Amino acid sequence: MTIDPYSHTPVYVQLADLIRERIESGDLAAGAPVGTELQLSQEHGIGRDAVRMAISLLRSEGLVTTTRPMGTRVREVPQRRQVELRPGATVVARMPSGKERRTMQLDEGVPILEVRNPGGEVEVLPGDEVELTRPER
Amino acid sequence: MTIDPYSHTPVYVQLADLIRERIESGDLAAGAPVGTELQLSQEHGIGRDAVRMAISLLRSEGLVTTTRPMGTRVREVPQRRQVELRPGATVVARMPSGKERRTMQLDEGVPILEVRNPGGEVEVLPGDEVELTRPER
DNA sequence: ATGCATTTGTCCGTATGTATA
DNA sequence: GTATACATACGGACAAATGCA
Repeated sequence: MTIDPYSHTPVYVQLADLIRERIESGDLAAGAPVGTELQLSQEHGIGRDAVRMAISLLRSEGLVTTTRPMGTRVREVPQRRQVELRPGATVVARMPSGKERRTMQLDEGVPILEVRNPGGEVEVLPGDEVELTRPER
Repeated sequence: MTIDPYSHTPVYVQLADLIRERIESGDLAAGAPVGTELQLSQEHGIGRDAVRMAISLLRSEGLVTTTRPMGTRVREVPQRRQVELRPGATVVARMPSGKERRTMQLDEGVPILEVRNPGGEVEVLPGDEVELTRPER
């Protein structure tokens, strides 16, 4: 698979698709480096901006994290703990605001679960750490 | 409020914060343009890179959408419909893959709710359109 | 139906700062 | 301490997509 600069899909989306596929297929395991910006730029014959936007997109999907100076690696997804949904509760999923992300120390690309319990109490849960359950009975 | 290039918080984060506040306060209503890259660049005396990064950040939070050549507008959030969680079901929230996002026609920054019903059937729901409920009884 | 104007997409160059192996 | 690699930020240039006259 190679990147087609003449395609109607943006180059950075194509690169993100390539890397995402390698991650989801297991070719790139958790913790594995996806390559430096320079490497990716040269390997695929595309510009710096495109590489950075591709990486940024994957970060926003929660697939990779970038640290200095180790570069970008496949993100290790934490174990999910089970959270039981109480009767009468409602849940919405959304992305955190910038402030929320910083105060909750969430990686980019991690959604939030907002659980509204009867009585009005609201729980805000990191979406990558929990699995909601409605028990059998 | 104005942008301080000497602050320790990056210029693009400051701009994103400014725009986010205008959206959340209702100053910028759904569908309203947030301004072109050039406008924002000139108004705040910052580079186009910083503007693009700010917009990109807001996109990843699901607050705005960008199309060419209409620019970036405040995203219209759909009405949420209620979805009842069946007994024995479990739910996880995650970001969609690029392919999922495109086939489900989701905007950037919209999480997915993956409902696993007893029996193994899996439902994939757009996170901005549903509110999960566990009924009182 | 053709073309123009607008706006983002993409490329490139440069520079400084910062975290960490 | 040094080298590495990204983060931030500025600048310029051309390409491509789309709404509209």
